[in-house]
Amino acid sequence: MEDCGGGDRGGHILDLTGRFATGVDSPISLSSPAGDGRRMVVEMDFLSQEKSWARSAPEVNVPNLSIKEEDLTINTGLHLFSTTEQSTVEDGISATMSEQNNDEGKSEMVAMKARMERLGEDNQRLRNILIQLNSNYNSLKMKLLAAMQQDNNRNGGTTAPAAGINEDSLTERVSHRWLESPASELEEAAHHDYLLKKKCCGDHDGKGIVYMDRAIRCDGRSGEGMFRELRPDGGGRPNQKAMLSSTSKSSEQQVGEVTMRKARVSVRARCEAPMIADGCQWRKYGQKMAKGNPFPRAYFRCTMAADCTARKQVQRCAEDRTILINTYEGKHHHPLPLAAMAMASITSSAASMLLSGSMPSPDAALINPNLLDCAVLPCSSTLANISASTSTSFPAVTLNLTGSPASPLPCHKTQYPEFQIPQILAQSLCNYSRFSGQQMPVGAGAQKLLSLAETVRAATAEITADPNLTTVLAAAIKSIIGSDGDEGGARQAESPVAVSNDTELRSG
DNA sequence: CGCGTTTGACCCGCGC
DNA sequence: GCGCGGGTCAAACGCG
Repeated sequence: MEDCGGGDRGGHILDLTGRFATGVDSPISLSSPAGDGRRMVVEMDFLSQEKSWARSAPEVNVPNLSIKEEDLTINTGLHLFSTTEQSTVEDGISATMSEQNNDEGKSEMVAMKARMERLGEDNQRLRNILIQLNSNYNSLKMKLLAAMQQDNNRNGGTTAPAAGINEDSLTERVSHRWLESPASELEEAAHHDYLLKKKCCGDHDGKGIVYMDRAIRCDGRSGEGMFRELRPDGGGRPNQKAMLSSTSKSSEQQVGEVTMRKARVSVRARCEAPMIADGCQWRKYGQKMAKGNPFPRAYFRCTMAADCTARKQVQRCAEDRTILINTYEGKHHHPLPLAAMAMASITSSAASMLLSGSMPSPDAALINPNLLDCAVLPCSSTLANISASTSTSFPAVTLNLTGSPASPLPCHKTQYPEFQIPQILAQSLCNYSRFSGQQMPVGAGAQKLLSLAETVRAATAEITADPNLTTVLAAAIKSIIGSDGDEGGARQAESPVAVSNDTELRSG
């Protein structure tokens, strides 16, 4: 680890070397090698394959991606005051005050001036560091994007229109591409989204978002009996009922699935296309004309896992053909791609809330309209509203994404194109995750990186406008480390960096 | 040829 | 018991 001169003066070093110092389950760690708290090292590890947070993601295959150590290494060389040093300074001032009354003002002025100069230097270093950090962040992001495009070109992949690419989506995609394997769920989700877009709107061979060209594995009809035997309405054929006893699932699981299948969550969205790309892989198994609706109702089941009980019905609204009603039922028994996680989480939470009598559980809170306003759906109540219904034979809840608060009709155009819905939800889920600190069941490493990247970016932006650099940096580091709940966070919270310099800068 | 979709038939629950 | 509507199956079909 490079030491750029801060250590000799007992200062704290912010060192982003890309290695772990301790075994904490985080890409960031704190250490104090000297054991006296005078030197503090913060390390971020984005690339280590050995740590548990990254171990869940298989090896990343990003060709021609040369990440230099400098990209990940920032040595601040800060001379931030430790408790010891601060007390020394204060003691010195105190001593000066007591023994030289005549020169009191002069000495104090000299000492203060020296401190101010040192703090000014530190401020300048911090500015440079943050500029460098931001630059490295952007550089790495672009390198990854370039590598992804090369990889995609080599695999004969296709690209989507540039219109859909933006800072957030790029960050999200790059981060996940980084942490997940080539066979990652994200790629499959992206591919699935692409296939759906292709199917719904024709081929988009323009330039922009990279879609991985990978065949989707489908499990066909395996596990069909499971669906049938678990039907809550008692439906199913006799020969399939016989399979009920042979299932290896516990009775508790079966009861849970039955209740989950009972609850239905409808999502109304304005979509001209035949289907909304919600990130999951669905296979159509039937279509019927429903009474009172000139449009057929299509039945889909999830094919991402053999034993997945998730199903959905897709039907156009009779009164407004531009509104697509997706009714979700059942529960996914497999890891979900990010694009599907938001929708699945919302529908699952809605079902849970419905079945539990809308008790305020953490899950149920996910679809609380107030929460939707502030976190889940960034565009707030103008985009989504929720209503529950017991008028049908199944308990049902409707999530209205059509932009019309008073469902159902007439509806005006929402500001979001139909295909952005999963992306909006996915991003929103990230926002929600950040707000609540809730850990996602899959892709936790990606979530951490996303959170970290966002925190760094936010801190950089904030610092640019805020002269109180140390305070903001300390807060940012504290929030990053504290989010993992390890002892490093507690140590950082009590760190002299956060205490002494904060005080000093305010007084200065 | 494999895979996904289509579509007629079948099963079941419910209301009359 | 009968008819209706919802949900599902599975053979047939189409596509790459």
